[in-house]
Amino acid sequence: MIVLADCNNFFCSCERVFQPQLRTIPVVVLSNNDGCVIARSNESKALGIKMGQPFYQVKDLLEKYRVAVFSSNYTLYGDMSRRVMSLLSTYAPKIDIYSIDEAFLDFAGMYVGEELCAYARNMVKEVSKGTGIPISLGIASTKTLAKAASKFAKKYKAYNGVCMIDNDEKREKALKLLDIFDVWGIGRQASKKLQYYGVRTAWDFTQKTQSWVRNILTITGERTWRELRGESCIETEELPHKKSICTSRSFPDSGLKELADVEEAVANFAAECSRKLRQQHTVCQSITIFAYTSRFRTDVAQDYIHQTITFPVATNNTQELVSVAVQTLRREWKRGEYLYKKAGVIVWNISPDDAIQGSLFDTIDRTKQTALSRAIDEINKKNGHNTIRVAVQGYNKNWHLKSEHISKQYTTNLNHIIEVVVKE
DNA sequence: TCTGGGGTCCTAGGACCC
DNA sequence: TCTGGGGTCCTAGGACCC
Repeated sequence: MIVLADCNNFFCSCERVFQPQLRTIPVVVLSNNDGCVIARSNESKALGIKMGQPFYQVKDLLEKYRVAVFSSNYTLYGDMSRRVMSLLSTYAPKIDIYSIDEAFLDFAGMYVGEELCAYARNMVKEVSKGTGIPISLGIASTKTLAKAASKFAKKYKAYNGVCMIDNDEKREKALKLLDIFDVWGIGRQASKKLQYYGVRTAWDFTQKTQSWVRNILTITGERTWRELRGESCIETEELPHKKSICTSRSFPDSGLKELADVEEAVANFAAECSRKLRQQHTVCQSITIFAYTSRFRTDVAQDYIHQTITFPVATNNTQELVSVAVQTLRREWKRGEYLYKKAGVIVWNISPDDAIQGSLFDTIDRTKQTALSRAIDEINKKNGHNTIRVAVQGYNKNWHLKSEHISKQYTTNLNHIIEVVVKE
């Protein structure tokens, strides 16, 4: 059996751990720049606040119902995620961390039936006790069914956080209650197509023939169809390393106009990408630099910069990546009055750093560079992010994010640790 | 005025080969 | 007038996920 462990309203729950008075109050967490709502507590969901809704559209509503609003605090969420995952991993021989708040656990050959359920309910209890984060568990023979089960575990209180689909009768019942749009792997486009053919629930979908599904939704849809019928065919084997790494941000307010500001941002994105490459012991062969204006603004001129550069020798060197990124941006920069709202850097064609294909015409001493990078990483690890940086990364930060409602770094910063005052 | 960030996988179509 | 058949590789863009 496969178990999907899913943290309930994860970002909101993280905030609540350190401010328990919020447990009875609706909470939302905003995206970077305080742009959109990206996490909602159950109370906030009940108020009709939608996932991804722009903050300014619901500001009045949030004030009216005294909703607690937070800017996203990824340092906190990342650390809380590590805690939950490390606890979960003690319960199963194999864990696949699927996202910041979800993991698949393989329970093959462990318990079955009621015994498995009891074991799972204990996990829910222990994770809550150990981290303060409420989780739900979906148990079934395939990942897609486990995802479905976890939805029910969350939806109905009586399950106590654990829902198991372990026979055909339960499967039929569950799938008949599951809207096709809520199936993992079926998005907006696919469900629109399926609805057109009268498929409303996951069960309807499973009653279609394999060739029909293949024809309408291609191989990915067919895989989902097989999974829903109980045939396991989605592997989320933990990848040895990422295939692409992207660092990008939206700029606050109406955006950036000056090359110097965008340049500083892009330099920082490139530096961050190179750091992530080194962290997973890889190098990249290609880098893409992009910058564009706001697609929502019909009143201003639009521009779209998008340029890819291929390196003769794969690299993860900060100086090299930053230099290429900045030069590319300068080359593509148009002397217009464009307001750039978002920019980013993507590195791809990634391979392990211990098997780099050299070049006859290489002019860089790679051994020296690697040693330098290692030294810089060590210093920055000890003294804080970007203590040593490439000059063009700058200090102006005109591109910096808006985060007016951010909470403290309770678990990762000594100055932010909660003080407990005991009163007589 | 204000609208997130970071990924993976698949497909169609072009370029190229013999 | 009439212009093959079979293959690989790469890339951009779309769909999907959280």
